[in-house]
Amino acid sequence: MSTLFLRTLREDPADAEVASHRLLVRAGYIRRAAPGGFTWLPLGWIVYSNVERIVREEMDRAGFQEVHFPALLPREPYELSGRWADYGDNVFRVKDRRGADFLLAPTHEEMFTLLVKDLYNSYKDLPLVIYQIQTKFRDEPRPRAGLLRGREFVMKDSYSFDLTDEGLDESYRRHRVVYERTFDRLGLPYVIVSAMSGAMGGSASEEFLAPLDAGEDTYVRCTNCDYAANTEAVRIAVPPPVPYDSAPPALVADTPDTPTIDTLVDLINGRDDLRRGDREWTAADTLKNVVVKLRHPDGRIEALAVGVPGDREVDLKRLEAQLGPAEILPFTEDDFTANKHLVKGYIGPGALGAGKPAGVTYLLDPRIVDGTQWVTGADQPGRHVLYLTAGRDFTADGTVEAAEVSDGDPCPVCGSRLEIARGIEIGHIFQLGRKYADALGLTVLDQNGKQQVVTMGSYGLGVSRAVAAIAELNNDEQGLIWPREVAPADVHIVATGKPDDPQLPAAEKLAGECEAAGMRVLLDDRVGVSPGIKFNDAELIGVPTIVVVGRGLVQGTVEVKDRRSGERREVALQDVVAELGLLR
RNA sequence: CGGGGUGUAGCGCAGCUUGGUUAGCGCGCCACGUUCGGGACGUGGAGGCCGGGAGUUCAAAUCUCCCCACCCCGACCA
Repeated sequence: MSTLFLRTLREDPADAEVASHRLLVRAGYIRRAAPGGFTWLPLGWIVYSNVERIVREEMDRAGFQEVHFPALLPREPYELSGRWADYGDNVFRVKDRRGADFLLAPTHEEMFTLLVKDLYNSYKDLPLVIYQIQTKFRDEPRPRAGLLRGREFVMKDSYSFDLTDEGLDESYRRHRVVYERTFDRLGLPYVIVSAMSGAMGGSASEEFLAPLDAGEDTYVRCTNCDYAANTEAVRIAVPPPVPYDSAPPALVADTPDTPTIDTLVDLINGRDDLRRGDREWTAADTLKNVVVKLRHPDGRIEALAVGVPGDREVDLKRLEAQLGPAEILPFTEDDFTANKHLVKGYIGPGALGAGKPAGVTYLLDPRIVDGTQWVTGADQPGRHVLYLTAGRDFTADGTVEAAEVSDGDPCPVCGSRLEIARGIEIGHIFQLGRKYADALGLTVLDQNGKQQVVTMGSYGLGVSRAVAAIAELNNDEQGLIWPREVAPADVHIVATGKPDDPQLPAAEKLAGECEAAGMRVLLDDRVGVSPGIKFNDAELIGVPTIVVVGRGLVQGTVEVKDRRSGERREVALQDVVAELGLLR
């Protein structure tokens, strides 16, 4: 360490909020170099390289083949796939000296597709998986949290090419297994969440999330079974239909001055003629109908009403995730004027169910099963209707899972409580299907000599982000605590004592022996630095095992400290190398 | 993109309200001496376009405007 390019900081950097950012800067692993861009210092680069190596080893072990593309790419392929426009401001665009358009690749689907098209044209060549580990560029509106969300980051992206849907399933499944193994080796806990609802009927997509509060993704997980899903993709537990033979008839009532659900509930509970016998009305008994506009990719615009229980908001992200690729636009005052049958604030199924005017689609939350009774708008200002019964008094065009998910909702698999948690996406596996192959004309000849469009999968793993996630999940008050496989060294040897004391030469000798035994050693051989500084730096840097060659040396012992548990033992000098070897 | 906050030495900060000698403190850094198991001490030093630009003024770190960057909340987005 006397010659290592390193400066640790005594205090936290002021601009770092999350633990990984704070500690990686403080311990001398990274330095900010640009908005959303970081320089790796020697210790950081070793850790990064370890993570990259593990990712590469696991990919290679699965038989996937590594290639490497430029990051600076021409416009044309992205024009063909439609993403030159789709990516919008999120992509860095540059021009060459002749004014030709280039981009700094945010991801490489197009290039991989074209590469395979360039070289392969027979079904015999498939299946194929190729990957690269490459710097990606995304012009994030707000880079934050250090390495967790940068504008320049390293991603391992692989792509599978198969002739059949079954082949794609297999390639997808293999990636899933490889990712599990990779994250296990990295010492990175993860949950696998489904990233898209089945409602689109389309491809499988799952995210690997590292569960950390600093993360930006919200997901739900079951407190009992292993169900987990992105909030956009949560399927809710659907209650069984309720018989309604003896249900009270629908009752229309004047409900003045009830601008909110709460005021409505208070009013009907306070009126003898409206109060319910068995229990009070609650917000969950009301049916809220929210109207939006849908813009389809072909430009067609459609009005859509969504009915959800009144104790929940409509989650527009969830709605959009299920109706994609259609886009959701707000329903404006002008739209209400144009649709007189929709009375703002009092929209009820009467205006939306059977016999409604054409042009408005009505979708219900799946909780609204036949036989359930609701308080909802009567399609007239100042009036609501009670006991309106699903299946008897109104129907809809279908169901949609658009209601916000709440902590404590029942699990769709086992019925236990769901809890909402935060995480950061460290991997994403995705069955692309034939979108890119179609757009870019990637076909092969099948057994019958017919052209077949290839089906693809894409699989991303954030390498630089994984470093941050590992740091985020492995630290304490003192500093970082690296999992052994990614640590910058196996053992951190600290020499204490005065410059002429025997500790330093003994520590150097021990370091040499450890290296000879195949260990990676970080030796603190700085002279004139007080022991306290060395101990604190060792804990900050976070090598899993710390060996102090100090005052015990006269008795022939050194102190071996486990960074994670804090446990320390005196070990005879001649036994140290063997003991350390066992730890690895 | 909206709201709030912050930019002064490598790091952490004071000074700005009320403009006025040479811009300060702690840590870190350099030299010498002492010290040496939990962030030691003394003496002497080096290090600043006070985020950038434009303006107001006899005079700007300080006042005004514009821009840039960073942090937080929201919106947006893999």
